[in-house]
Amino acid sequence: MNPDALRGHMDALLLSVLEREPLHGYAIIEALQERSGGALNVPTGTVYPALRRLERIGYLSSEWATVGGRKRRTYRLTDSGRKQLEGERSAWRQFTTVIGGVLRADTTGTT
Amino acid sequence: MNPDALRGHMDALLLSVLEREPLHGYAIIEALQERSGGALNVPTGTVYPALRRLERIGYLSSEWATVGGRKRRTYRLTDSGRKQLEGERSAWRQFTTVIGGVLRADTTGTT
DNA sequence: CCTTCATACATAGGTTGTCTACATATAGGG
DNA sequence: CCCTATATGTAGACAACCTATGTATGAAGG
Repeated sequence: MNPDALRGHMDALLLSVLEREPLHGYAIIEALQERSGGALNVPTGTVYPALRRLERIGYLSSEWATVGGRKRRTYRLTDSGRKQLEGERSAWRQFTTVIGGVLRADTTGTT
Repeated sequence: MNPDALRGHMDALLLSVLEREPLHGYAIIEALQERSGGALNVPTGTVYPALRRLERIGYLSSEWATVGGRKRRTYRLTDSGRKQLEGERSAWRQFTTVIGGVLRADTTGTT
């Protein structure tokens, strides 16, 4: 998966995996792998800064927890983030429609 | 349309509009607008450098023409570019499948 | 004539998100 | 003791897209 292709869609992915339940960064990376059938291997250097950014914007909130001697920062969707996720989904649909339409370009039979 | 979303898909768009016939930069911009129903307004500062990049890579070739006193640089797909377009299309399908799958995440009824 | 708009190309510099590489730390198995 | 899995994080590189600006021609209108 070309890294550049992810540009601008990372937020939607992160918000989406957090929709059902709060998760910590490492678990988010695993969730993305699983849900994508292994296609999405997002490095920590991408995920952690992105999560912080989303929290700063107000789409996520976080709190520390210690599980089995290891510290985790667990992120959860805020109301604002849940609303944003809706927006991301509709933006995604529009995006795929527009780009897909240009790429298909079946305009063979113009006349 | 969020600019970042286009990242990594610009090449596919450009190659795609050049599939049927050679076009010059200005006409390419107009073609993208038309084919996207006005959704895609790609600035010249994006298109011209991108076309040069694609030519440098070998996906496009260009030649100058003068039409009505105005100079045009007309780009056409090379064989390599045509092959690349196929690759871009299949990459696009894979991309939408993967991201779309994660975004949907209808995994409401587990178990 | 002169202004304005559409056509047509081009680049310098800024922005920003993703990646690579590295650093740190604990738990558990061999 | 070492290695792996778990877990978080940052610094700096990179690349693509955008903004802003510059040039030049032709046609239309006043």
